Amino acid sequence: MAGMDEHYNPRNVEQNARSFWEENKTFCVKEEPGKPKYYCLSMFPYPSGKLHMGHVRNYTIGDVISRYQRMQGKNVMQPMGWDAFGLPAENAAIANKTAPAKWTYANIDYMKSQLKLLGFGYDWDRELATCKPEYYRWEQWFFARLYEKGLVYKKMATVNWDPVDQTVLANEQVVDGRGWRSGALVEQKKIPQWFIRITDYAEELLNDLDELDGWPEQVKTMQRNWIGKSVGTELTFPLKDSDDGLTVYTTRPDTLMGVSYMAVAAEHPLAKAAAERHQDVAEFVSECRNSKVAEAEMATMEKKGIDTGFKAIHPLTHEEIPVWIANFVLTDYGTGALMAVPAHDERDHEFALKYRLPIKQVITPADSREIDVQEQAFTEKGVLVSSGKYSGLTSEVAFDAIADFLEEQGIGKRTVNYRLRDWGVSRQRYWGAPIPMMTLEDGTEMPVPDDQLPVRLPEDVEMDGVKSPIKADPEWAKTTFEGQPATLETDTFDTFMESSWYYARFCSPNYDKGMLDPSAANYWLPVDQYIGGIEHAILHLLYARFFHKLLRDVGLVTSSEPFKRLLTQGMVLADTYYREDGKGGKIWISPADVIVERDEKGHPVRVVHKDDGEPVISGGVTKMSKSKNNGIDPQAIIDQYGADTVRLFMMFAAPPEQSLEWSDSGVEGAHRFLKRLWRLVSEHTAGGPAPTLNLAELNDAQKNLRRKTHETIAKVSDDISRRLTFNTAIAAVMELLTAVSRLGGDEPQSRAVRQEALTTAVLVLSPIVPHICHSLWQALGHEEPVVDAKWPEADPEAMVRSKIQVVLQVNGKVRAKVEVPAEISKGDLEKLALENPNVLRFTEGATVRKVIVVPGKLVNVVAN
RNA sequence: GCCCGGAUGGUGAAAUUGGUAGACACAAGAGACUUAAAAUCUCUCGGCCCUUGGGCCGUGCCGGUUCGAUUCCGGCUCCGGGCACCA
Repeated sequence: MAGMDEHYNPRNVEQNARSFWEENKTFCVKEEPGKPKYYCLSMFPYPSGKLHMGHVRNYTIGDVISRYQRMQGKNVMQPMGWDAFGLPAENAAIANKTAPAKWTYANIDYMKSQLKLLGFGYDWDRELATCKPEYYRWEQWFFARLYEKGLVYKKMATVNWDPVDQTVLANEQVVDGRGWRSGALVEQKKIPQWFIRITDYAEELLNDLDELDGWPEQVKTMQRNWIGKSVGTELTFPLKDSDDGLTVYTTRPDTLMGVSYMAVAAEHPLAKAAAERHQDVAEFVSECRNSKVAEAEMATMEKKGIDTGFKAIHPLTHEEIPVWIANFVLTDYGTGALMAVPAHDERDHEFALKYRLPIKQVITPADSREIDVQEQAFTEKGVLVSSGKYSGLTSEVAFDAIADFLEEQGIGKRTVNYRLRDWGVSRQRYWGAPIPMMTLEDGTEMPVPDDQLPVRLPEDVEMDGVKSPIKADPEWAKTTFEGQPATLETDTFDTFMESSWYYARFCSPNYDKGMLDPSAANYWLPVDQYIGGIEHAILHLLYARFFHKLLRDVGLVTSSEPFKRLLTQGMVLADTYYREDGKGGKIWISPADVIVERDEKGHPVRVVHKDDGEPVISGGVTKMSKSKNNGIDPQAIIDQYGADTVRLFMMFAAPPEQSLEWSDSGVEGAHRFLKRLWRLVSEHTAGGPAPTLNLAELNDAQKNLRRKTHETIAKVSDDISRRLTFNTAIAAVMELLTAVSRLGGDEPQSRAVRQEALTTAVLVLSPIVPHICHSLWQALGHEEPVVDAKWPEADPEAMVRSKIQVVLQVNGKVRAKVEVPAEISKGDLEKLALENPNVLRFTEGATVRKVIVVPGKLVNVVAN
């Protein structure tokens, strides 16, 4: 190369690398049977306007993994697209007097340019946006298949209703119980909506978690809890003076003898029957209906109830048991009714105390603890008492004995319940994929036939913020079926629908003969590494797992799980600063606008505003957000330091799963490191091509650098591939560079080992800071681009040490450190330790009881 | 309330299988270069005590196991996240 610039100029360097990748279509891939594939996917962004630091972190992690795998010789696919439907576009459209589509496409253009500036190795030929009909038409097609399979149904479900605007509100449009535009008190209203039977897959979704070894335990636990499987018994209590019975679900049939009342939900048929008979019951029932507001309120709500007057008959004792209506009983869990055992359930206990219902102990602790169930419910399992022939059995044994008895009597059966609800996919919004259903004149509902898909969403619309344009325009819904008029559904899909299968569409993004090209899908899937925020641990990841199983059952894919390995990256945090506005409020000040003053020990003493020098208050470190005004715009940092500096800082400041604190001086530190790397290579290459390495000629200092080089390869390889701790990988390269600058001299072999060290540093850093490495690699005399270079392998020979350091301890405390030959025997090592003067100092006058020798590490002399 | 994480110097962190606590960086201090500044380079940097060298203490708190514990076990405190009347 014809001499490199003396100074690191990120702007030129990055422009140069970007053009090279673009011109050579470096990251465009196709299926290559026989070559190992690697599908690396980062969660695609919502095109909100511009990238934030969370995106930058997410995509840098993905890019580092992708580029590393590419250097391992894999056929790496790393796609990118846009989760383009959603409410913010509607809000922005109203605010800016534009159309959601126009706003969305403009954002996509800008954010795409930002992603390109950051140098991510995406196959842009695979780019997709979920708001395009070429995408959502297949979602509509798929919905029709699910409908045919009986996995789709319609039922009444509650929505937030703004009585002034006469519109449905999304949860985020409800502010303090009022509509965001009208300010009217929001009502709950029931309207018909479409559901997908995810509960049919609850068991498989739960069981398959066990096979996801590459997923964080935390995420799997969250999904298990969300699915919420419980095993119990459904049993029917006969009702006095009636042929009907009251069916309840319990997970504790062992407490059957402790039942002292029954409780039903306000919407239970029995509650309705009682309401017809008694005025006060009717009032209570309607009160319950109205009080069903915000969920947060539900949690703290006082337990209330009323006696229906009905009596149930206990199946074992035949005693009469009162039936109550209680506001804590959920209509749609179990049977909407429960048997209350106040001695052994906390809610039942609280309710029993309030209404003076009997509390009857039937379980006693297996150990000798003293308990008083009148004071507090005992909810653990134990041994049965006061339970007739079941007394003395453990809860576990009694569970089966009682369940068997109920089954024999024909009044009960073992039942599994899930907390998971079916997935309501209807949204009464405009900016989403139209639900492909239609109603014929005779009232028949059916999916829109495949040859009439896609059901297109008009893009050129005006938003008034009240009514969805496709609901406002009576013409839009008009269609025909076999010559007859028909009406289209005007609700749109939940946007989780689009994000549930985009990973699969990336395998054949432009395929127009089907939802997926099976050969491409089955080549690339499952995704080898998925990277995204923990906030998607439950919904998105559960829906995507569900969709993958649906895709499998429709015959489009052969695997059962979409994501082999999952990495959930931590949040990006920053300092917050504020001033009080004198009215009890806070004015948040951007961290970019303050100066931190420190004392001579480096402790921060005072923070002042850049403009007026007056003090501001430190508000702690929190997630970057608009409300705290502590967001740092990635663009500003890229402009100032270049993309490589941002990428390096992001990867160095913390391991990926941990939260990362933004630090301006940390960014400068990262930039300094790159400048140092540039200078070292520049100084080295100024001396012309390096001579060939001749191992036989190396002196100790040269051998040491060479050892450091190979130790670094081993460490970095393990850190990037197995541990995903990029911070320690970078630290190891920093050490290597320090070693390079310590080895002075222009002797041929010094230059040769330095060449090897710098070559290694550039190679292993190239996934993290690809632009600068692209230039440095050429400067070091290589023809092929570093992006296509092979990942280096550590030479075990180079790592052999002739001398090692061993720690000498007395009673576990370090007393000396000695250099010994690497091949020293255990016996010699022990002898050496016992003769060491400082060891002798501490063993003098004591008897040596034991000597523990850990070869290559330490000797511990136990003496007293 | 339940479930899951976490707590290590002034700061971000490291210590991978129970074996040298604090790698690497940031901040700070001292020095070199410079007319000066910036940049760069070198050194110091957990606390305390005697000062060639070494000693004592130290990984949120209390206890345990072990020759040896940041790491394992029991109990507690605080912080973060998730779920929340699920029978």
